[in-house]
Amino acid sequence: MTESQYLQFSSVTEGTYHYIRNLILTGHFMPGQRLRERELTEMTGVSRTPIREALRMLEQEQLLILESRKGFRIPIPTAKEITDFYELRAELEGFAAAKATHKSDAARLIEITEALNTAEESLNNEELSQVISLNNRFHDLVAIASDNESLGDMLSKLRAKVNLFRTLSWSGRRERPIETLRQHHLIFKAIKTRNEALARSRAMDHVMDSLPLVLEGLKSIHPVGEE
Amino acid sequence: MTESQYLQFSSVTEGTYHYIRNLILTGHFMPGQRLRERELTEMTGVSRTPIREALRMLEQEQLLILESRKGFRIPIPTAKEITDFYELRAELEGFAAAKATHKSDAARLIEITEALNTAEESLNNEELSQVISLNNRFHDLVAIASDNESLGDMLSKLRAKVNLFRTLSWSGRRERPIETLRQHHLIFKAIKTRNEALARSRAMDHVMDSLPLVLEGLKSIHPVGEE
DNA sequence: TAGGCAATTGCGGTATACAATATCCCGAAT
DNA sequence: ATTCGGGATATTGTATACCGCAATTGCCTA
Repeated sequence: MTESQYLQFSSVTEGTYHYIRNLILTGHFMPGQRLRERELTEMTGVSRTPIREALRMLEQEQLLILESRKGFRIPIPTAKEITDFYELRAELEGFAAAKATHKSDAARLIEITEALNTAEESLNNEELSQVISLNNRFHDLVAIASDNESLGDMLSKLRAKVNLFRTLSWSGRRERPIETLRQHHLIFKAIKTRNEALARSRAMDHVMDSLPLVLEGLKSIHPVGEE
Repeated sequence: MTESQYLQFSSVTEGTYHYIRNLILTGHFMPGQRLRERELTEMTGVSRTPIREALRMLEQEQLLILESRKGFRIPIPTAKEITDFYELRAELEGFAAAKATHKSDAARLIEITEALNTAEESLNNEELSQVISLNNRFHDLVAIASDNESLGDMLSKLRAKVNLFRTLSWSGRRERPIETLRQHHLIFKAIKTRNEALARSRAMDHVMDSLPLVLEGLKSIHPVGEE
């Protein structure tokens, strides 16, 4: 990582936090793997102080766990944890969709429409990474449309962890973008027609739909030992 | 704070985190107030490094905000933020009650019954602080009964922030413990009779009930300047 | 040869020293 | 008298050095 990539952040700690966080979320580390402070200082070129502050932040976010006198490591999720997590996220995504049903104005609806249309185009052009990022953007926009910032923050963190599970278990495997996009359209239609109950249940089902695949992928995980 | 109080934690950083967190949650600091690292080192007797790590953790928990090169301070909540917060918490407490309807076994139900009975006794003996702590325990037990650890964690953090708002706005003012306890009984009855919809709606209403009082109290806040 | 004990080494935990930036106060000029 | 500017000071941000626990390895003994 070059110096220039840090400049967008107001401090070395912030930059280090995002740098390590990104490594975790992209599956660069394996479940159970230790993150040695020494290695991180060598990778980043910064001293241990900002590294440790960043690690503490990530621990609070539950993207890392700290075992006393043993340091930080990537958590190893169990099937139950993942299931609970998805149920929780489903509830909150459902809540966001329900609130968006009442709170979203015309401008916001247009914005979501455009995101969906662009995703459709990208799908036709087979630009898969584009599609995936626009699919994430759909959820973001719904959360924003729900007009509850705490909810938005919470969902973005939950999605980050969910993404971690996916990355860990699927490795390089792709989402089923066509089906996902179709479901997004259905959720949006319910929001647009101000059908709260339908928006909520479709959003919830949408989340729970991907759970079986993730649980299936979980079996293929081989946690690194490093006890 | 004496040395002995740190011993229950595995590191100075952990102890400092809980110490400062407790000060925040008990309303020891005013909204907008700066937490100078120097003062904290003098209060705790520990060096700046664990102080800063603890502050970073609290920032991640949104119990503090960090302005670049200006340090940490207690956030000043707006009425909208508080409202959004309560709505979010209501949704999650409702979810927890709904899940507890299915997941709670006999032992757990007995535990909750005992907590409610003890609270009742304390109320008759006019031990108010006891009642309040047992009221909090009720919510904890329901969250545990919901059998979703992520949900429990999230709710305990939300309740902490809500408590902060209450402390900030009411100062010393007491909860209406009688009415609270009555509502707890009603929620529990719905859980015990496995009436999911009723448990959910009663839990949600219970949370939203206290919002007007908090918003009223918010007007009396005088944020400290310290710009 | 196997098991246990001790010494060494590596790592995390803490404190301190140094650098950079913001804030505050006082004086001067308009 | 008020405002603007510059310097002093306080505070945050970062790096480094030190301390202590714990795990591992090797040696000694049974």
